[in-house]
Amino acid sequence: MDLDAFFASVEQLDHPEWRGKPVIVGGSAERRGVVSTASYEARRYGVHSAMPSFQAKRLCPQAIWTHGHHARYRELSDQVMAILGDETPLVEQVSIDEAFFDVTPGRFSRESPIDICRRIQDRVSRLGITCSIGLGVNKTVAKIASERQKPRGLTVVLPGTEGAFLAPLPVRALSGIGAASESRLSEMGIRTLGQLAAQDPERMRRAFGVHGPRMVLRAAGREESVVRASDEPEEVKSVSNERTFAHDLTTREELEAAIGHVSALAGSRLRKKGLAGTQVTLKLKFDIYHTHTAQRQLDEPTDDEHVFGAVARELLDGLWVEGTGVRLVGVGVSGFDGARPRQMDLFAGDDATPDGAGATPSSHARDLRALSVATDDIRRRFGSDALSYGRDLRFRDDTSHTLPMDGRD
DNA sequence: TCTGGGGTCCTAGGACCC
DNA sequence: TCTGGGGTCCTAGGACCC
Repeated sequence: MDLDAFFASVEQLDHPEWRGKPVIVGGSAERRGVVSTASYEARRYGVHSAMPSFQAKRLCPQAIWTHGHHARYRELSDQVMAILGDETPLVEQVSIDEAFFDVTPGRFSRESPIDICRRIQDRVSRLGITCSIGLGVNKTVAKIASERQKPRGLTVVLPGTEGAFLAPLPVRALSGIGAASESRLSEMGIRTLGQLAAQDPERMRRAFGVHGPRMVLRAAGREESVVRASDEPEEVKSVSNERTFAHDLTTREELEAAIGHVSALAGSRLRKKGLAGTQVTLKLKFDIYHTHTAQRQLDEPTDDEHVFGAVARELLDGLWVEGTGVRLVGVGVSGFDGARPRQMDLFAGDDATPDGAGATPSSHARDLRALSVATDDIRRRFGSDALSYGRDLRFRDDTSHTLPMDGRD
């Protein structure tokens, strides 16, 4: 099941005056943004997801533009997932607007899968949004089927007809095949899933690694997939924040401020999730095609931006030469395995170990940790942009964007 | 005026260990 | 006499997804 133009549909649900009009959810053209979702009315002008906003604006200047309301999307998504869970016990949510569910005849119910899907669509429609559903013997077939007829489509691929259904479709229809694989396959003369299905798996393994043989099997509709119940959320492997600036940053001062800013966002999220990691990554994007990263391993896990932000600043020297323009700055923390968030020992003496490498944090480090926790609370109550370090305001970007929106902002 | 942000997974080379 | 093989960890980059 896939929700149709989800973010844009929610905006039209919440703003009746926007219904029937082109609506675009995404970043603004002036701030180097891209389209997140376009309503069907906007798609008629050629606007689609991931399109640069300046281009979308050119194609459809009259579109209504919004940055979106993620909490509201989450709320509706939860209601949709609750409907699925009510209809069948085995539901695997894969994103905010997509889920697999198992309605194998006779497994959980004697009812026809088609009837169950029709009822799901009715119930979702009553929330004020619509969904499309694909029915098939495995996830690959079902997902591709769900995209064939939109909006509010129900596409059924009967067992035994998978090969014929998939064969004429472009290889790009298979999730996992993106622009790069598509062009490499094209060089090999492979353009359709039918052609891909006919390949020698070993040849494909040499060309595409472990994905190769799997691709052939999936293209033939013969993959065996399992719908995994998503009761316990997948274990998080990394937490990062990044920001693209309306104008490139060029000075060390600006870059260090930007690192401080994204580090604080990441630190806040780490503490909220109860995670502390041992690996710090700094990411710089110089232009659309050139991104570089540098990582460093820490001696002990941290969730404090004062610790990993300082490391990120040190990593700057390996990536950046004075004067080069930087369009994006990102900081991430990973390496959570086995690492519990370090409990601060509030009673340890300051002189137990020298500052820096020791197991006992210095009083300064503890003060900074306390500061982080206090700012978390303020951001939680007043929003993530409510508070910043003066030091971090030095980049020329205007961080306090004005959203042309309603009360929820 | 000229392509986001949050992730996951895979590959590959080098250091290092036994 | 003159340099193996298997494994792990670290680092960097890239493809891909929504």
